[in-house]
Amino acid sequence: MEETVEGLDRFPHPHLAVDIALLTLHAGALHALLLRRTEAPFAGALSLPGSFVRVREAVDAAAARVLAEKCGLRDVFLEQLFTFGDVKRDPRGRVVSVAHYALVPAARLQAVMTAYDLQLLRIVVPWPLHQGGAVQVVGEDQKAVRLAFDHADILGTTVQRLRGKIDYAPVGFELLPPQFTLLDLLEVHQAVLGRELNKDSFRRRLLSSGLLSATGRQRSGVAYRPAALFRFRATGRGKGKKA
Amino acid sequence: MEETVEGLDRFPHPHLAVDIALLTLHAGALHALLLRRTEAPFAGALSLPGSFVRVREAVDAAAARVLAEKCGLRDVFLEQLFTFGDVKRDPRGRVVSVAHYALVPAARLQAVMTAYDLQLLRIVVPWPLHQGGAVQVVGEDQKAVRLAFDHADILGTTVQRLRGKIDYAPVGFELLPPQFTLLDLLEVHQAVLGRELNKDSFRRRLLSSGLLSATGRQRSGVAYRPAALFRFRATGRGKGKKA
DNA sequence: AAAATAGTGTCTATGAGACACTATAGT
DNA sequence: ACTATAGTGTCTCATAGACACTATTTT
Repeated sequence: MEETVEGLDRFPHPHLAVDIALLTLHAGALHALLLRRTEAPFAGALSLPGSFVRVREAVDAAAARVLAEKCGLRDVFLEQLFTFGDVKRDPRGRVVSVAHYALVPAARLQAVMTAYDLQLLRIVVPWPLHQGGAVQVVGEDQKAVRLAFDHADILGTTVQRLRGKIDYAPVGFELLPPQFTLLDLLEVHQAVLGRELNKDSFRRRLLSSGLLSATGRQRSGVAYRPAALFRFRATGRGKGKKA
Repeated sequence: MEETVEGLDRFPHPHLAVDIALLTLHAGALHALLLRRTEAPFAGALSLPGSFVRVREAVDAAAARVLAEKCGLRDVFLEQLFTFGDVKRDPRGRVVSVAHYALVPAARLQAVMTAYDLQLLRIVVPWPLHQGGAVQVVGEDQKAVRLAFDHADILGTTVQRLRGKIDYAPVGFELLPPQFTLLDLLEVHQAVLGRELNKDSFRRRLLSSGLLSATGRQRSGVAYRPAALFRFRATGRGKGKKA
């Protein structure tokens, strides 16, 4: 880095953006939050919410700003994912994107979906457990929808990251409301991992993990024995910062 | 991303750099490859090799170029680590850095150390197993050395990533010569994890992992029973690409 | 009482740690 | 023969899967 920034400012350098892969759990399946593009390129296609990074703005602050401005969401789980830096990923020119991923319980999205003109589409993961690659995104008619830019890759990397992380980091809770049953949490893990899990050992593992605290309350309104409601036990760590 | 890149080019936007945290194993301990800075800021301090990303150059290509140009190293394990995007991380102005990490066996460095004026300093990890944070870098006198920019954080994130990855991904081999004994590999794992490992279960785990292939040869010149030499079994995956 | 899921107790298989014991090079 | 490490066999302990059995709510 011999060059001074001052000297470089007059020469072209890559643009820097953030894109947000926001996932939620809906009807037992992972869904992604998408926006309909109105301008070229990819006009009319669906894309992840994103923005350029401002000169006096930290990269993670830019990611939080996108969620607030374009989706009306604050204080959600948000973490850096991967930086996508291919030369031709944006047909407009050289744009490097620092992708982030966010996790939100579906209930929190209800309020902002129409106000911010957001779309929620189901994710189909066409590769085995820890492999990686692009995902498919399907509409209500179950037909695959094409996303703008490399956003299907970004969503794929998000799922891959989640799959690698959910077994040892408390991220499953971010997709659930504050109180949930063990079966709710099991279904989150199954949706993320894309496979069935053993109920018994899941119960034992979570109960002995120290991550749950019993609320003493029960799920009501079910026509069978109600399950106990748990809460995620705050461990005093910050939120949305580096793992 | 309503704005067009063409329209934005006339306005200031962040600069984009890559920095490389290259680790190796020397005398049973992790060491980092560092350069002595000759210009402000941090003139005289040690820093990671880095460079700005060119407009027609992919980010991972920039990282490979830095290793080739500044260290004379090609075809080494190189992976994206994390993007450091704080506003004030570079006193010259706004520079976001896509940090990468590289792993190289110490033998490969011998040839380039003096030709490229490189320094190899030992890393001290002051935090427990999976926590994270900055590391210390100590010189021959065992005194801590101050690094330029946020490079101590980048090295810390590298160790954290390695610790999280070495148990399930074949990265330990990247720090060893092509042929090695099980004890060599054990020492790599111990240096990365910063704790002693059980020899017996390590042996069983690695032998049954399918990652090793026996060479039939033995380590020679030792005053006791010689250990069998193994080779890393290529699994057909690419190298240095995304996990 | 019937239905359906919640939750408990126990058996088994697997893998890690511990440790005793045998093997093999150099001196 | 002695020494130091390589490598094997076996016992124990912790954890996941499997499954039988009991508990609790609504209809």
